[in-house]
Amino acid sequence: MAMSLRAAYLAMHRQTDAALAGDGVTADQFVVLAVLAEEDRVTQQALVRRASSDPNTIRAMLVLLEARGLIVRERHPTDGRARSVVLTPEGRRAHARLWARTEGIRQKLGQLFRPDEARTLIEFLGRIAEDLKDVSPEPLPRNGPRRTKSIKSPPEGARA
Amino acid sequence: MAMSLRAAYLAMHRQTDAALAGDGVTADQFVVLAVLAEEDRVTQQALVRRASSDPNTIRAMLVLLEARGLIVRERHPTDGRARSVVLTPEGRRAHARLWARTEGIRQKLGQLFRPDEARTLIEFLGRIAEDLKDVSPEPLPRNGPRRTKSIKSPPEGARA
DNA sequence: CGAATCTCAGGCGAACTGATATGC
DNA sequence: CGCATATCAGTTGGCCTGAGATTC
Repeated sequence: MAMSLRAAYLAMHRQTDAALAGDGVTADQFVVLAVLAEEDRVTQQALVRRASSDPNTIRAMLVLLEARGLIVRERHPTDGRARSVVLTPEGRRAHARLWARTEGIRQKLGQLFRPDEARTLIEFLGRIAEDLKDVSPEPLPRNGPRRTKSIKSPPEGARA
Repeated sequence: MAMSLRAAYLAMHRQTDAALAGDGVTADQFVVLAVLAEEDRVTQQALVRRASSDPNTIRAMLVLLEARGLIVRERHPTDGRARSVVLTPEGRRAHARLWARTEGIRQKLGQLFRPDEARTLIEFLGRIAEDLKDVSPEPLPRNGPRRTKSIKSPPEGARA
C-alpha cells in the first residue's frame, strides 16, 4: 500500500512539475498559490497546515514567491507575531494561468474514477493523512519521560 | 483529490523518516533497500522503476548506501552496460532492523482499512500511477507549435 | 549506426535541525 | 512566566538538466 501511494503521488507530482515548468513555478509552489487563491489572506501557519508543509519550508517558498511579486506578506492586523499572506493581482493572474496548465491532469484524474469512487478514494486518503498526522507518538513510550534518544547510527546529522 | 493524495503521502513519508532517523537512513533509501530485499540482484534501471525514481537519483543513493557497506554494485554478468546491485549481509541486517522500525506504521495503515478496502485503495492508486506514468504527452494547445514561453520568472534554470 | 545503461558535473527547491527575536 | 509565530543559519538528500563514456 505504501508503495502504491508513493508511486501515485510521485507520478502526479512529476506531471504537475512538467506542466508548470514553462512558468518557472514548481508543483509545491503552485499548491501554495492554490491555497491562497481560495482562502485569500491567511497566516503562514495556516499555509503550513493547508499545504502539508512546515514553517521553514513555507517561509522559503513565500520569499521566492514574494520576490517574483506573486504574493505579499503583511503584518497581521491584530496579532503582531503573525504575517498575513495575500496574492497580488499578478499572483492571481499567475494562478489562473497555472490552473489552466494543470487542467489536463485534473481531467485525467477525473476520468479515472466514477464520482462515488472518487469520494471513496478521497475518504481513504483522508484516513491515512489523519492517522499519520502527528509525528511524535513513536512506538517506544510508556516507561518514562520523553526520551527520543538516538540509537546509534551516524553523526546524528542525518536528515529526517 | 490531488491535495488528499499529497497530504496522505507526505504524512506517511514523514512518519517513516521519523521512524528511521535513528539509523541515519531516509525513507527513500529504505525504499531502495526494501526493493533489494525482495528482489535481490537487480539492475539500477530496475530500481528506478520499482522505486518510482530516476537514474541519477538512484545512483546517488546507491553511492551513499555503498559507502556504508549496505550494498555493492557489481558489473552485470551478461550486459556490460548494466550494474547488478545486491544487498550485503550487513545491508540485509539493516533492512530487517529498519523493517521492524516501520512495523508500527504498517500496522496503523492496516488497521485503517478492511481487507477489501485496502485492495480497492491500492487498485485506485494503481490507476493513477499508471495513467500519469509518462511525462511527455502534454495537453498541447491545438492551435500552433509549442511555445512554452516563460512568463517572466527566473533564468529558465528553474528546476522541473 | 542508433539505442540503452550508467557516470559525472552542476544546480536548485524542499525539508530538516537548532537557535533566536518578538509578541501573545 | 510559558507559549506561539516567525526568522535566520546551516545542512542534507532528492531530483532535475545536460553532457559524456561504454556497451549492446
